[in-house]
Amino acid sequence: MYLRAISFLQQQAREYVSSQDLADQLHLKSPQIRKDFSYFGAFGVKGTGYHVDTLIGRIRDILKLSSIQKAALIGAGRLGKALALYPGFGMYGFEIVEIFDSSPQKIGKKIGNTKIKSINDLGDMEEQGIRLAILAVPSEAAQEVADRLVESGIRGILNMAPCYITVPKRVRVQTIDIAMELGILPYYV
Amino acid sequence: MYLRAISFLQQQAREYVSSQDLADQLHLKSPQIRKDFSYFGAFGVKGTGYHVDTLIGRIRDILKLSSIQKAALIGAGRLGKALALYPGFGMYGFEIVEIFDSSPQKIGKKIGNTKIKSINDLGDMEEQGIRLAILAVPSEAAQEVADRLVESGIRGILNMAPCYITVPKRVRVQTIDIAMELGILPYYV
DNA sequence: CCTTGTGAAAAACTTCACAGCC
DNA sequence: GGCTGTGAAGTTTTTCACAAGG
Repeated sequence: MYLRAISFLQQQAREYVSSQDLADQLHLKSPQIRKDFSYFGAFGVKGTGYHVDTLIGRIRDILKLSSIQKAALIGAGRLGKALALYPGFGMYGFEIVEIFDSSPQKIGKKIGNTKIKSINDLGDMEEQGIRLAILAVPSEAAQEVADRLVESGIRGILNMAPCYITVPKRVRVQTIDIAMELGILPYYV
Repeated sequence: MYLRAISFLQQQAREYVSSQDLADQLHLKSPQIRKDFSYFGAFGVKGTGYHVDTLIGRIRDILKLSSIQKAALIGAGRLGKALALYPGFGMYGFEIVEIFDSSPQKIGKKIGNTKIKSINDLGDMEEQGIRLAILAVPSEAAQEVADRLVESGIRGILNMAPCYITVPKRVRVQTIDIAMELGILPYYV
C-alpha cells in the first residue's frame, strides 16, 4: 500500500517525506505511519522525515520484491488479456512469463510476446522459478485450476474469480472480487 | 462478502445454513458471523440455522442492492472492455448503462450493446439515475475524470487505477489496485 | 443435540502525548 | 520549529462461553 504512494513521490524526485505528508495522501494518521515504519527498523531522520529511496528499498525488501518475480497467468479471456498487458505490474517487479488457457482456439496465439499454452502443459512451475499465478478463469473452473497450480509448485495465487478456493496452507491466496467491491458502494451513497 | 458465499448456497438449492458452515467456507469463526447477522436483526432459527433466501434478501436490503443499480464505465481500454462484459456484476444487480472514453477512435464503437460516448458528453448522471461509476482509465487521468464524475452527480466510484483520488466526502471511492494485491503475495510465500 | 444470540473477556489495532534529536 | 520513535491510553474488533430455544 505504501509502495504506490511512495513511488509516486520518487517520480517527483522528492528526497524526503514526512509521516504527515504520507498521512495526508493516504488518508491515515501520522503516528500510524511512523509505527509501521518503525517495525521496518528505524531510519527516519528527526526534523526531516524519511529518505524516499531508502524507504522504497526497505519496503521492497520486506515484501520480497527486490528481485523480479515471475508469474503465470491462467485464463486468456478478456480479463486475462487485460491483465497480461496490464502495465501496472512493472512497478512491483512482476513479469508474466507464461499464459495458459483451456480453449483450443486460443492455444498457440500470442498476447503481447507471450504464447498461450494449453493448461494441460502446465509443467513444474517451481522448477521454472515461477512462484505466483494469476487466476482469471470462470468461477466454475477456479478450484480445479487452483488444484493443478498447487500441484505444479505454485506458492501464491491471485484469484480474480468471485469464489473462494481451498488450498493447502503453504499456498497463499489473494482474491479480488470486482463486483463485490462495487457492491459495497451503494451502501454508502 | 457474504452475498457471494450465500448466493452460492442458494444455487445449490439449500434452504438453511448454519453459522458454522459459513465460517468454514469463508475461513472465519462462527460467532463472528452470528454477531454480524445479529446486527441485521435476529432471524436465525435455533437448532437449524439461517434461512438462505431470507438472508440474501436482508443483505441485499442493507447494501441497497434490492433494485437494479445503474453504473457508468469510464475507459474503454482492455480493462474497460473486460469490465463492460464482465458477467459477475449481474449477481449484485448492477448494469452498465453508459461507457465513456476520450479516444476518438473508440467513440461511436460498441462494446456489447452499449455505444462508447465521448467523455465530454458526460451529462448529468444524477438525472439519469446513475449513481455509480467504474473508473478504468490510466492513473494520470484518474483524478481529472473523477472530478468530472463528481460534478456530474456520481455518488460512488470504483477506481481501478493504482492511485489515490481526492473527492468531496459525500462521494465514496473504492480502489482496486491489482498489482498491489499481487504484490503482497511474495511476502507470504 | 444442534444452533442462535449475546454479554463478558481477550486481543488487536489506533490514537494520543511527549521525550529526544536534528 | 519540525519531525521521529514509542510507551501508555483508548477504541474497536474478535473470540469465548453459555443461556435459551427448536
